[in-house]
Amino acid sequence: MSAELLDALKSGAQAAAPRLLGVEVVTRIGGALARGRIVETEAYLAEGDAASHSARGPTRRNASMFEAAGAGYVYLIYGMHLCFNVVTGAAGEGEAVLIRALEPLEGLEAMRSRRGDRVGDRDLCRGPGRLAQALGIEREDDGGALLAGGRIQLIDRSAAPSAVEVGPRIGITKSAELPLRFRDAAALAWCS
DNA sequence: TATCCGATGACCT
DNA sequence: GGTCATCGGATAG
Repeated sequence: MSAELLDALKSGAQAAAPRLLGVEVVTRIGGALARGRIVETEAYLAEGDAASHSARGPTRRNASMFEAAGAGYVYLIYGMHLCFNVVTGAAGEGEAVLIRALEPLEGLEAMRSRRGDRVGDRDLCRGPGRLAQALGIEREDDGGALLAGGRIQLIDRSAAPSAVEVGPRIGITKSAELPLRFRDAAALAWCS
């Protein structure tokens, strides 16, 4: 990722979450390339955010959320689905941005081979569990920097949305009122 | 040991 | 469009 994007990640999840809209996620996993443009994110903060996995301090599960900005945080939810996050803030702080939806751009056949032959384009990466599956992300992708040449990369193409919709986060009960969900207003069809 | 917490897909209507 | 079943991880008791 660019130095400018990394600086934005270091500045914290609340600023990084809208900044990540338009950034591309590329995976090279299992011999297949898959690429999509981020259209929906949620910020999870280190302070005052009861819904954040970091709210009660480090555990084995959330350890990578306390790594330096630019690391990947992958966790299992509902005992079945994986969620992909980009760590933000300072090392040891415990902030991250959950990537909730992508507009699929490349490798749609690989995505469909992972998601199911009958899944339409719109449902390939709409939702955090779906996009992790479509990109081939696995539990081994938890932790470590998202390095160029690695399994997962972020590519900043300066494709920032012209308008951003801000609202409450989805599927949480604690701190549910905070306006920390961000969507590309011109790409709502790809959002969850 | 029990209870809470959450995303998705299948099935139904 | 609504309801339901699914399960690992964390915390409380």
